[in-house]
Amino acid sequence: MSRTEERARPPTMADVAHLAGVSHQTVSRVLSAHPNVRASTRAAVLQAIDTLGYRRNFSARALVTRRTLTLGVVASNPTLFGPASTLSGLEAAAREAGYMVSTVMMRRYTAAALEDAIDHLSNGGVEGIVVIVPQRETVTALAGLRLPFPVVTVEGGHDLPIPSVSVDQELGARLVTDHLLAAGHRTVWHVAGPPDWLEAEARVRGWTAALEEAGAEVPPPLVGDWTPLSGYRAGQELAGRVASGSARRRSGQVTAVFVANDQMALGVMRALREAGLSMPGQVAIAGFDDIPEADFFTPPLTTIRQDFAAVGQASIRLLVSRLEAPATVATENERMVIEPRLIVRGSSTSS
Amino acid sequence: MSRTEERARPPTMADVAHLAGVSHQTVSRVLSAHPNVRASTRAAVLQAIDTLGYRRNFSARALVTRRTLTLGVVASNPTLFGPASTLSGLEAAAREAGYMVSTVMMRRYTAAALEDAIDHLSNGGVEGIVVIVPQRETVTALAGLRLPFPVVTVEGGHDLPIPSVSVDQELGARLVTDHLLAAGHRTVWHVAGPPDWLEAEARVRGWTAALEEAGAEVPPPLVGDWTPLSGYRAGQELAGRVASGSARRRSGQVTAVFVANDQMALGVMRALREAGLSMPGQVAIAGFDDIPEADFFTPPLTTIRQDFAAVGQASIRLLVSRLEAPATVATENERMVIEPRLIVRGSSTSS
DNA sequence: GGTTTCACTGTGAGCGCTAACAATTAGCCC
DNA sequence: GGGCTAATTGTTAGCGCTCACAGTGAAACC
Repeated sequence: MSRTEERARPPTMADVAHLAGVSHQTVSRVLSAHPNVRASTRAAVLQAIDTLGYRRNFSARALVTRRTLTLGVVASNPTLFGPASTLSGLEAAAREAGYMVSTVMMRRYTAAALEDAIDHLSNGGVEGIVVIVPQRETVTALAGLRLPFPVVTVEGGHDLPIPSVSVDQELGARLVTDHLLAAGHRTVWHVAGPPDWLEAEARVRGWTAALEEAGAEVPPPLVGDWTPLSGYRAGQELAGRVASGSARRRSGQVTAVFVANDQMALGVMRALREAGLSMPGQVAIAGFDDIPEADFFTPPLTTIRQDFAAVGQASIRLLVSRLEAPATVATENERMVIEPRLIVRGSSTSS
Repeated sequence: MSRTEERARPPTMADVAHLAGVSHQTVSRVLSAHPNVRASTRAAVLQAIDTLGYRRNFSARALVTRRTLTLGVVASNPTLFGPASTLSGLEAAAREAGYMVSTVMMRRYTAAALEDAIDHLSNGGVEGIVVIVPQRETVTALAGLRLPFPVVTVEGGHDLPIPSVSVDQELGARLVTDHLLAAGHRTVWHVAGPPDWLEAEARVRGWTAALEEAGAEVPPPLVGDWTPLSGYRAGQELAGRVASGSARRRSGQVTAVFVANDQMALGVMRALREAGLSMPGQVAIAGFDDIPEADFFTPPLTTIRQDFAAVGQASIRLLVSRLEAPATVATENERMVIEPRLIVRGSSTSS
């Protein structure tokens, strides 16, 4: 390490070969675990690798093999429980399959931002991407792009000619709604997520369908933006519609609320409590997501649990199968649907 | 796209050059925004690029420039608010600086797992890494590694000869503790995070110091693992030590609790409520992190807010400065400390 | 013993790009 | 119009690796 020389170049395969007294190709064979290398040769090479601290050059390898073994992920706000969990599941599955994961987080959900994100990943040499941007605008923008690598969407709906993985949001909403109806409520109110989110929309659909099938009235849904604050505001609104004094359950009155995510449910609960209402006595509540906190709300929140690890695994499987399939095999546009699960807690049942 | 041919190879710079009637070098110049290219030539090249849908080959570029423009991040459980937010801040700052981010999430916090993670990133050609693994074991393991690229730690403490960024946890703990003491409490109890986490330890230190400086008794801290459940258990323990009946504040009795994170605080609050205790009337509570839910707990939680975006930015700045500094400039081991902020809410004040 | 067959190792080319330099053209001055 | 400079373009040589193929020697077979 002389003072004048540039940052020392890392050793190359040729350096290793020289030190071990073999050809660079033999070094390559050792590193690729090729069977036909004499044990003593292999040992010498490994020894040389060790003393030199040699590592294969990623770029050179990628150039000749045409594989970067890197997948891109376009994610959204990772402080929401769902996206964060999915991201984690994706990464685990990718690593398992031998791929790196490069992530881009979108802050605004516009078509332009999506293109920027994909462009950035594309410049980074990813072989394919998973897009978790479950807003209508970004999804349609994605459908309009012609990309030179495979794409898989998560929670992007199944209407697009793109392989997709999603949790059956509609089913989840039905499960909750049916659960509340079964508990004897005349109908179930709903605090929805932001209307441009497909998941929010699907939950509304499931809730509506469940009510209609049960012959229950469908009250107008309130709308939030996933945040506790928006839930709180919706809760104040709802509190005004709870039967006061007599427990007579008249039409138009709130006795049960399905909130589209747990964070908003927390806000709703707070507003109801401030209004002096008891839960589940006067109003039963249920959420969606099963965040770690949900079991410790007061009362513990009935909710829907989604298997995000499974979502991540499925997406990677879909993507990797496209990357590794021979070009001759036409891979159809698979759709994978993960079933959610109802978690019943004290917010919906008096027991 | 004939049926027999392999997956069509993407066009190369030579293809573009041929179509535009120039040399490949001119194409390169256009793409690198070199000034000395005639406008008409540039237009022709751009036209050819467009019709061919050409994109520069990442690997070939990286091979010759010796730059992958990719940073690695070793992160931990991203469903915790802090890590997720930091990751987000890192990614934003990296993109701003023109770098990709490859992420590896650790699931177990052992030295071996850390080495695996770093190895994986290293194989992916990262130019440097940010390690957010704030456990003692992983931090010491990291210190023992001799890596061929720059490393920056986040929340890894400042004892290591490694550039580091962290929030002043000790200060945060002092702020909370002082706040509670100022409210008239004789002393403040503590529910700590897992002992192998440096942050947990620093918060204990800050809490202890604040108490000692105020001449207050230092009660034995309870220990949790960041989860609401562990907080709940600690809360049950604490509930048994709250003065019952008379409000006399005797020594050894609990009137104020500083919980090392908001999730555990939620558990504590639930346990206290189940024990029929009022907050902040009988017991004042404060947390740490300021998760989005904290303002909607019952009562709203006094807590410490950390500027994770700033942490992310600082780490990237530190790392990138090392990558882009000429080798001759000796970059000292900088330490950056971000100051946290006390957020006072209803859980600690009766107003 | 000569041929055949392996197991093992080496040689050469080239992946697609950028950097350095060479070559050409155009612009400008007197 | 010659000669100079500056602008523009082309040529060549790798970056460090893997692939395809060509060797080499020793064991195996008749």
